[in-house]
Formats: sequence, C-alpha cells, structure tokens
Amino acid sequence: MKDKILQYLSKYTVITKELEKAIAESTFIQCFKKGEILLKKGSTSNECYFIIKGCIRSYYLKDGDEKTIEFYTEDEAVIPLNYDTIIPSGHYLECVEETIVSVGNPELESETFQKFPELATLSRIIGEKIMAQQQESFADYKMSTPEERYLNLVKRRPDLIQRVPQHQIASYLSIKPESLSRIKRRIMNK
Amino acid sequence: MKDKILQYLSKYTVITKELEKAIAESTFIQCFKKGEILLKKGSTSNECYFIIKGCIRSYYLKDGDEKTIEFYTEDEAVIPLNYDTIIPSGHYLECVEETIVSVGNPELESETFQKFPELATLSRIIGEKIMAQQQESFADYKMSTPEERYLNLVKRRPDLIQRVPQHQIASYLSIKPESLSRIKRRIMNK
DNA sequence: TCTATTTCTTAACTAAAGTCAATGCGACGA
DNA sequence: TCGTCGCATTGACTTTAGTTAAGAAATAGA
Repeated sequence: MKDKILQYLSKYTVITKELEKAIAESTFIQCFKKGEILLKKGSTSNECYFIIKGCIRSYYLKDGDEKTIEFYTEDEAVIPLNYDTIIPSGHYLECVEETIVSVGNPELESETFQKFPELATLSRIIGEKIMAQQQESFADYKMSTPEERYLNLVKRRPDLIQRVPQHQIASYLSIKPESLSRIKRRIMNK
Repeated sequence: MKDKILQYLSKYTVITKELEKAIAESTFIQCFKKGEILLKKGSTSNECYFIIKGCIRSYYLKDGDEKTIEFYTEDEAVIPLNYDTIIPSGHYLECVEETIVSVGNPELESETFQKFPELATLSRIIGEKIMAQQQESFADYKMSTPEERYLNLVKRRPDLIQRVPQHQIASYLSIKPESLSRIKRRIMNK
C-alpha cells in the first residue's frame, strides 16, 4: 500500500531505509466509501491525503447546487485549502467512488520534517510544482470555451469521463448537464 | 523607495538593521514605461518583481488576441510562472502604466536566504498565502457569471476599472469589449 | 427480479454572449 | 488646429448556454 507514496516521492529524492520508516510512521492508511464526505463546509481541516486508489471531488455549494472545483485521482495529493489553519472550510471533499488514501497531519508532518530536512525541502518543491500547475490550468480554463474545456478534459483525463457522473463533469466545466449533452452531440456530428 | 518592501515584510516578521541591509543588497529598483514588455512568450525568466508603484498585466496570446490573466498593482509580488526554471514562458508581462519595481533574482535570493533563514521561511509562508488566494479566486471565477465577475471586480479592485483600458478589463473577465459595454448598461438600468 | 430513484437526453423557449458593422469620442502627433 | 488612430458604445443578427419540462436509460435497493 505505502509503496505508492514511496514510488511517488522517489521521483524527487533518494528513499533511504530510514526515510521509508519515517514516512510509514507519519502517515496511515484509510478507506472511504463512495459518497463519504471527508471535509464539510464550515469545519476546520487537519488532515491531508495522498490518493492510493479512487477519486475525490472538491466542490462548493452556491444557490443550492454544487460547483465542482477539482477531481483528484491516483497518485495525487489532496491538501484542503484551509489545511493546518483555524479557518473554516468553504468547500466540501467527497469520494466519487470507494477511495483508499494515505493520511497525513501537521503534527506528524513537522516531526518528520525535523528529522528529515530534505523532506521539508521536497514538500516545498512539490508545493511549488502544484502551484505552477494550478496557475496553468487556470489560464487554460480562462482562455477556453465550454466546448474546448470538454475536449481538453477528454484528452487529458479520459478516465474521468468514465468514472464520474456527467452532471458532475458538467459542473466541473461550469455548465449545466443539458449543455454538456448538447456539446457532446455537437462534437459527434462533426 | 525600498521602504515599501520593508513595510510589506514587517507585516510578517521583525525587520532588523541587518535584514534591512541584506534586502537592500539583494534587490534593485527599476522603472518601466507604459507599454514596456518585461517578459515575452518563449523567453526564460530569472527576475521577479515587487511593485512599488504602477500596474503590470500578464496575458497570453491565443488566436491572435490577448487573454489577460492577471493585473498586479502596488505592494504585490509578480513571480513569472517559469521563474528560476529553464522553461520558456507561455505568457507576457506588460506595464499598463509607468511602473516602478524592486527586482529580485534567484542568485541574490539564495545568498540572502542562507544568511537569513527566517527570510526563507517567510518566503514560503507568503508563497502559501498567494497559493491559497489563487485557489480561492479560481473558485470564485468558476462559480460566477461574467456579470457577477464584473461586479466583484468593481467591489474588490475599483482602481483597476479606472486605470486599465476597458478592453483589457473585458479580456480579464473572458468576454468581448462589446459584452462588457452591455453588462455595464444592464447594471445601470437596475 | 422488480421497483424506485437518479442520471442522461431531448425539445421548446428565453437570456446572454459572440460577431459584424457603424458611429462617436478623445488622445496624440503632424 | 486639424486629422488620424485607437477605444468605447450601439444596433442587428447569430450562436450558445440557461430554463423548464418530459421522457428514456441506467443504477441501486428491497
């Protein structure tokens, strides 16, 4: 199970036996059922997740309906916006399907970081990378029409189209399910 | 001139005489004219900026027209997406008006960080803050209609409406100038 | 297995943004 | 001072998304 995290981290640094042990001690594995809520609006968050298997969706509630912000799948880190703060969350985290995660929390994290400073550096580097990716996908999003966004999604994350309900895909693209149906038909007839 | 940076940093940490000196040594002041390009698409970037006075716009070129991603004004940090990497930039940075900035670069930065580890920590904290803000504004953007985005902009950054040409505001809201005109009229008639 | 519920699609209509073209306004330089 | 150019606005028309409502398909639960 934990192999996947080590595999992920080994892309960035050399994993010593000691480090392996430290990571094993500072995280634990947890399993959630489809539909389970990991984080509610209004509550604080002191857990972050690394997805071993499954899919997590983050969304806001506005005018009674859900606005999907992001889908996280295998080998991705889910760090709530308010992680390690006392700020109540504005968004929800929900499991799209049965999901196995490795859970981290600030206390265990800072302990491990003190023992392994290279992990702190690593964490910063990965953080910067995520930030750069986010900025890029924001730019992509802003520059595209709903149809382009859908085509882009099909290209980059074809698995999502299969495993996530269409109305959640639609909300992710900021359109109504009816519009997504029409867009798909439009593309078919080309 | 440099007072503004110290003032900004003093919100986060105590500024000693030594630190003040180090900051003075690791940055320099530069002035750009209206319309000057600080970063071109395709080139690498080894400079970041802190705006003392003025306004900088980042934009992409798509299908021949400019897609504005962000406006940066007084007391804001402008860190190109590809800063301190060998990746060629996908976006441009342009001065909306005459702009005075404090310039930083990776070499000077890492020197100062070694001498003042608290500055490295600070830089990380500010980085995380910027990241959280970005995520929030992305969520806000995704959840809003063009009209809501315009009203939001008027509320949060009324100065931009005054100092930036309307067609750039429109591109920032991802609409055409004609649509922005209509939105303004619609709001007037309410 | 059968039912009930959710999800997806379709249709008709409304609302809003895109497109194209024309006009008006103001800044800037000759 | 005048003329030019870029910018903002307006109008007519097209395209696309939202809304409402209905029905078909898929899914989950009893």
